[in-house]
Amino acid sequence: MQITDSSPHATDAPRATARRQQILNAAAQCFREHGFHGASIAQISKSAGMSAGHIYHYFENKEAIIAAIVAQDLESLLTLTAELRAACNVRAALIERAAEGVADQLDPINAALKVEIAAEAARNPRVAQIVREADATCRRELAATIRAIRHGAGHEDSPTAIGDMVEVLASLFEGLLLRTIRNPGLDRSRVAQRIQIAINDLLDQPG
Amino acid sequence: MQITDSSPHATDAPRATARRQQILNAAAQCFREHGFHGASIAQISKSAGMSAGHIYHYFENKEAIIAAIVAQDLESLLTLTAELRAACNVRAALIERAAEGVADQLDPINAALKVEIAAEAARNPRVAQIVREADATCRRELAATIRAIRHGAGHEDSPTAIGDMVEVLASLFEGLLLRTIRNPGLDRSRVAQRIQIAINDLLDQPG
DNA sequence: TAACATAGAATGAGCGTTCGATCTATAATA
DNA sequence: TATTATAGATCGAACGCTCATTCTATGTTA
Repeated sequence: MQITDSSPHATDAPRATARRQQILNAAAQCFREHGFHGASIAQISKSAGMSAGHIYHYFENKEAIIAAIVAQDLESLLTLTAELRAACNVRAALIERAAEGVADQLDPINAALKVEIAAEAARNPRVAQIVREADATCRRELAATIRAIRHGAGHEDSPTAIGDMVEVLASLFEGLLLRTIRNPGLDRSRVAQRIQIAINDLLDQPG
Repeated sequence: MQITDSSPHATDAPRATARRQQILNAAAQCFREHGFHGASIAQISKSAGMSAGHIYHYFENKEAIIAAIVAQDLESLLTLTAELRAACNVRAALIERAAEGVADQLDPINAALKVEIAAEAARNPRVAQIVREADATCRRELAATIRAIRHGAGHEDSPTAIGDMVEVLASLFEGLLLRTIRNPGLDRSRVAQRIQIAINDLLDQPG
C-alpha cells in the first residue's frame, strides 16, 4: 500500500530503496524509544549512520517519515486479516491464528510503536487517515470471515450485528497492546488461552 | 493518591490549589491536541491565561506537569473499580457499570489523553511507575470482584485463573480506547451492548 | 564530464527554564 | 486609623540550547 511518494528525488534504484529502509528502521527504533515528537532528526540520522541533512534526500520532512512508518506498520495487520479470510476451515483458523496475533500484541517492543501510532492518529489528520483506511480494510476482511463462520453455524446475521462483533473482537485484540504496557508481568501464554475462549464465545453470541 | 509534592513552594492555600488545577486543565487540553512533547510550556501558559515563567511557581518542570496529569487521570479509574467492588449484587453491578465505563472509553476526547499516557508509559520510567501502580490496584479490586461473582455461581477458582480473567476483561475494556480512534464512526450503544454480553460470557468461562 | 551521494556548516525559529522587577494584599506597627 | 514591612503572585525579558530544514561544497561513480 503506497500512500504517497515521499522521496523528493524519485529514484527507485535498489540502492536508494535500501537507504530509505535503513532510515525507516532507525526511525522506528527512535520513535519507539522517544515518541514521534521526542525523537529528533539528529538522533535518527546518527542511528542510521548518515548525516542529518542527507535524510532530506529521501524524505521530504519528518512527517513523511512518520507517515511511512505508520503505513509500513499497518501492512502487517492487513496481510494477517487477509490470510485469515483465505483459510478454509475459518473458525479453527481464526482461533488458531489468534494465538499468534495475541503473541504479537503482547510483545512490548511492538506495542510501544503501535500505541504511539494510535496516539498520533488521535491528533494528526494525515496519520489518522492512513490508520482509518487500513482499519476499514481490516474490518471488511474480518466481517467477511465472521459472516462465513456464523453462516456455517446456521446463523443469519444483519450486517450491523456482524460489524458490532468485529468491533468487540478488535477491541479484545487491541486492548492487549495497552495491557502489556500497563502490566508487563502478565503471563502471555495463559492470557492467550483465555482470549481464545473469549473469541470462541463471541462467535456464538446471539445475532 | 499523592505521588509526589510537585509544587516548589508548598503553599496549600485554596488560591494556589485552584491555580494548580487551572494549569492542569490547560495542560490536559494541550497534551490531548499535541501530545506530551508536542505541547509547549508557552502554549500551556497561554491556554491557562498566565505567563510561561509563572508556571514554574507551581510545577518544578514540564515532566512534573505530565506526572500530575497522569496521576489525576488514573484516579477516576481507581474510584470506578473501588465502587464496583463495593456494590452488593456484584454481577449485575459489573454488567451495568460496564455500559457507563464503555461510554467513557468510547469518548474520543478521553481516549486521546489515555492513549497518550500509555504511549508515554512505554518509554518514560516515571510515568510507567505511576501507571503500573494504579493498574495493580485496579487489578486487585477487579480480581476480588470477579472472585465474589464466581464464588456466588459455585466456581472455586485459582488466583491465576482469576488474574487471567481480569486481564481479558481489562483488554476488552481498554481496547475500546483504540477502537474509537481507529474507527470514530462506530455505533457506541450497540457496541456497548455487545461488550456486556462478552463480559457476561467471560464470567462463565471454565475455571 | 554529468549526475548522484554525502557531509557538515549555517539558519532561524522555538524550546524549557531562569531571573529580576513589579504588583498586590495582608500583617505589623505607630 | 494610617503607615510601613513583608511575602507571595505575576510578568516579561533573557539565556543557552536544540530543533527541523536548507545550502554549499566535496566526494563518488558511471
